[in-house]
Amino acid sequence: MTSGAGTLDEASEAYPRIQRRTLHDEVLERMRDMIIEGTLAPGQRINEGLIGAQLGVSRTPLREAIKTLASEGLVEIQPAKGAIVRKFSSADMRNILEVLKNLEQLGGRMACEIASDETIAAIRALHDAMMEQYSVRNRLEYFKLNQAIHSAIVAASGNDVLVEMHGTLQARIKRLRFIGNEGPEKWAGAVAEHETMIESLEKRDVEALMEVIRLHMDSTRLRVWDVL
Amino acid sequence: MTSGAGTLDEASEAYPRIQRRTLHDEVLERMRDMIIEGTLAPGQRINEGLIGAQLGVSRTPLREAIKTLASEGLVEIQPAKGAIVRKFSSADMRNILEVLKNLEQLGGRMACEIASDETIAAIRALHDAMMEQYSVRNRLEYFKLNQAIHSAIVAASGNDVLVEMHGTLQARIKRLRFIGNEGPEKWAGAVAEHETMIESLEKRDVEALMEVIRLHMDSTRLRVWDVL
DNA sequence: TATAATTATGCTGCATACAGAATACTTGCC
DNA sequence: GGCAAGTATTCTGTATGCAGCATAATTATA
Repeated sequence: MTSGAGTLDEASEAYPRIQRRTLHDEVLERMRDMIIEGTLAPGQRINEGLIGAQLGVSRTPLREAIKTLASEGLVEIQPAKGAIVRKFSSADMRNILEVLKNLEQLGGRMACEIASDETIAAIRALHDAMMEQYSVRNRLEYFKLNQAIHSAIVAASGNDVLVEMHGTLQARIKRLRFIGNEGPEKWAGAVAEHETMIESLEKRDVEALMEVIRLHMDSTRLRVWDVL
Repeated sequence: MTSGAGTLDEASEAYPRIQRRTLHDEVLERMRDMIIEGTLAPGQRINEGLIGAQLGVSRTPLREAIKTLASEGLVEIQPAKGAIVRKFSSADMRNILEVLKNLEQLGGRMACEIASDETIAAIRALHDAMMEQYSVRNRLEYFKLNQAIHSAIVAASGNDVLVEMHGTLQARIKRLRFIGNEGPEKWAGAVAEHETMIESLEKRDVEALMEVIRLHMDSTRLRVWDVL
């Protein structure tokens, strides 16, 4: 190692390398959004030529993105027929939520142990912002913050792999969750659970946190039930 | 639904639709194996032209497979530079095993509750076969059965999503685990833990099973430690 | 001889071309 | 009019071509 290396490391910390974005990445992100927003509805076939033209991209990077989406479980590929946006059965939903519950519990447990006060305060800030959006009934922003909180708790575990797995599963049910929270009474219930979650985390009360995560996930299943 | 539908369903159950295998699938499988076997070593750059020629395939399906591998976390893509086989740090290892432990515990817990006696007997059979390979020191076959047992326990939970997540993570550390079990004393330790696992499952003793899975995963970390 | 600048090569990212399968359409027949 | 067979069209799967970036090789310079 020469003396130059140190300087380079310092620089790379201050100015993180900007990573080139390929069309693959761009398309991938766009299509994820389209699925979550419902522009691409569950069960719908994905016409490569059409979507490609729509996004102004050739079929090559688009197909690569589709393969990634398939790996993430958001679309299903039927050879020689094409890809369709994946439809989740109630059994799928139950399975996803069961695993998600466990992952969040693991994340929560670790967060209680190792998260700094600042980290927890940041999560509280997200929660407050969410409540703000709730009070003005801005459902979209509320929803985004809601998701962000769940992610933040898991992230506070410091376990990247956990974050990744959680993110994958969360993406699968994102849309259903969004539709599911439609009724006001359902919405209120979710808000109350969230309040308890934050409090437990602040107190670093693992038992209480485990319980409320369990409750939150189980009631999510009920909230989403009639959507599928 | 017409009367014909019933016949079709029956037929499709008896003779499951053969699914066309695309080059993408084929290449994907091959490359996974190559990574696990070490033909593609961690950190090694993947030359598309080279591998393509080697497999007798054009770059298109190969690139698609690489994108999938990246999504599975087995390779890393650096835009305009290419893909490299992912290198796992000891922190990565710890994170993966932590999540894997939790997933297997969840699977084990559910298996104790809902698995049929036949299912458990089948797992016992796998275990016996594994012990057979152990006694003749056939490390490769032993290893495959070992992995199969872990997968089977998780599969006995009946939760597809859990199986999928478990499989993804298991794939990431497959190679390290294989190398890690090299010393005879390490090997023996793992075998003993497995024996306890099966017994706990047969007794449907959840607590004992949770404990041995915890032990098994933690000691796996130690066994693998010096490999990286 | 070591280093910097410059050229040359190789490889990736993307677009396009083509073959074959799947689907939609049309025509003929009952 | 409804169904079957045959034809046409669309779309996927794969290969290939080309531009641009990254790296290796080469030359120039101190």
